[in-house]
Amino acid sequence: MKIAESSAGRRGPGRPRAFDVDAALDAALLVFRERGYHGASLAELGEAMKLTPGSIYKAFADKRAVFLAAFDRYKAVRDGQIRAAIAAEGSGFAKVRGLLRSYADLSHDEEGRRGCLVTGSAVEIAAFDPQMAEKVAAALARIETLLRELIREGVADGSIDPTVDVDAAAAHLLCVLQGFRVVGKVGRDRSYMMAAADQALKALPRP
Amino acid sequence: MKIAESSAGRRGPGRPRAFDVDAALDAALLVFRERGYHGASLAELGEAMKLTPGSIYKAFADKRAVFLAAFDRYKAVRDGQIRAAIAAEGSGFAKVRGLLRSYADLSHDEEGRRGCLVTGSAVEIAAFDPQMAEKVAAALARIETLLRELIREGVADGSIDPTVDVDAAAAHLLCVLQGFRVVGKVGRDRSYMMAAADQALKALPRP
DNA sequence: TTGATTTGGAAGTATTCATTTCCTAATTGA
DNA sequence: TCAATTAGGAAATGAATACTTCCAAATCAA
Repeated sequence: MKIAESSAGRRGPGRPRAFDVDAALDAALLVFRERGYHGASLAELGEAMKLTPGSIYKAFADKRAVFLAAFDRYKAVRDGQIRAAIAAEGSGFAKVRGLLRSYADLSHDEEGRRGCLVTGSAVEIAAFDPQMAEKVAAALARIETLLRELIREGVADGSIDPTVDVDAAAAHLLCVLQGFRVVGKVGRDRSYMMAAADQALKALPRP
Repeated sequence: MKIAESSAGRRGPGRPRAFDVDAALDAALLVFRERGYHGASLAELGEAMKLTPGSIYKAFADKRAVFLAAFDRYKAVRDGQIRAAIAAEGSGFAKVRGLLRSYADLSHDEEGRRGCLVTGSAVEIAAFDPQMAEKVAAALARIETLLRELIREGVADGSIDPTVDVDAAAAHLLCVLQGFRVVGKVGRDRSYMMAAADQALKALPRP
């Protein structure tokens, strides 16, 4: 029924919530990322969130609502990380490179094994939950749009050759990013992922 | 306990098995690919395999054993498909291209939405099932090794520039293939996947 | 035939899981 | 201070799930 607004203090009567919703969602996120939606039991979620099942159901309608909130939270956090990864870069090409390398850096060793909630959702639940499928599609489309923008920026600033097929290049790089998350789940080290990232960049024509 | 040898007629007393194990595994495969390991219930599996739970447990130790057998079957079938995809091609480069395009062709529309058992297993269960993790790692390593061989073949026959970093190129292309399977789960059409495949090939230096 | 063995499958079991109930505690508004 | 309201959490619940049992049917070896 209710959705637990993120961190905003709400007015009204009643005992105030004693836990931070975003912190709880961060804990739930780890469980969902590692075990998947079906693999994460409410008991495990409760243990990670330091909440009893009863309390979870006070804040969320059901397990699916916890997942959806965690998904939104994940997207918000990742958005900030992605922005930060490309903010310091100068040219369009450098921004694409920064984005690829930041994904590569997330996809190795321990953090890589934790996996990505977008990738996991695409594989595990998009097929039989239309609402989740739309959310996943939107998340992927967002990354792809960003890639297209950065490539166009590179064409404009002369760091990428104008003969580039922008749509095809963005599609390719989106697949590379998602592939990182899959391969990283099984265990690759940093140098492997970085080499793959730099190799992927070679598909972009330089002037 | 027992593992149900694939299709080979076994000797010995007792009522003979009335169903084809491989056909049953093919049916189970579809369920596992679409819904994942945890998302597939034994009831659904039984319905797809046209077997009662009791009969399934005569042939397989438990649900996990069904999954492992389905995984092996999937790998065997895919191996043949992959061989076929590159057999007709002449040069090393053409074989790499054929492999990429065959994956692209599996990853769009209806078949794309069915997903890949290797990709799904990597994301969903490799993290908490060491034996499955090893199987998935082996499956990925097999593809990566094939990619390396085809790239070296391309260098030898002059279809790929010898300056190529074979390991990095194989790593990149492995990520692209896995990315196809993720992106294809959410729904892409054939032309999208083919454009991404051809774009990925541009990372390989041509003489 | 007969006994041993195995399959097929209907019906059952034990367990796990998501979800609810119910009581206490903490807060707001009057 | 006192209703009204909401949160926290222990315990209960109902459903779903993986797995078993049991018996009839089919085969092999003698």
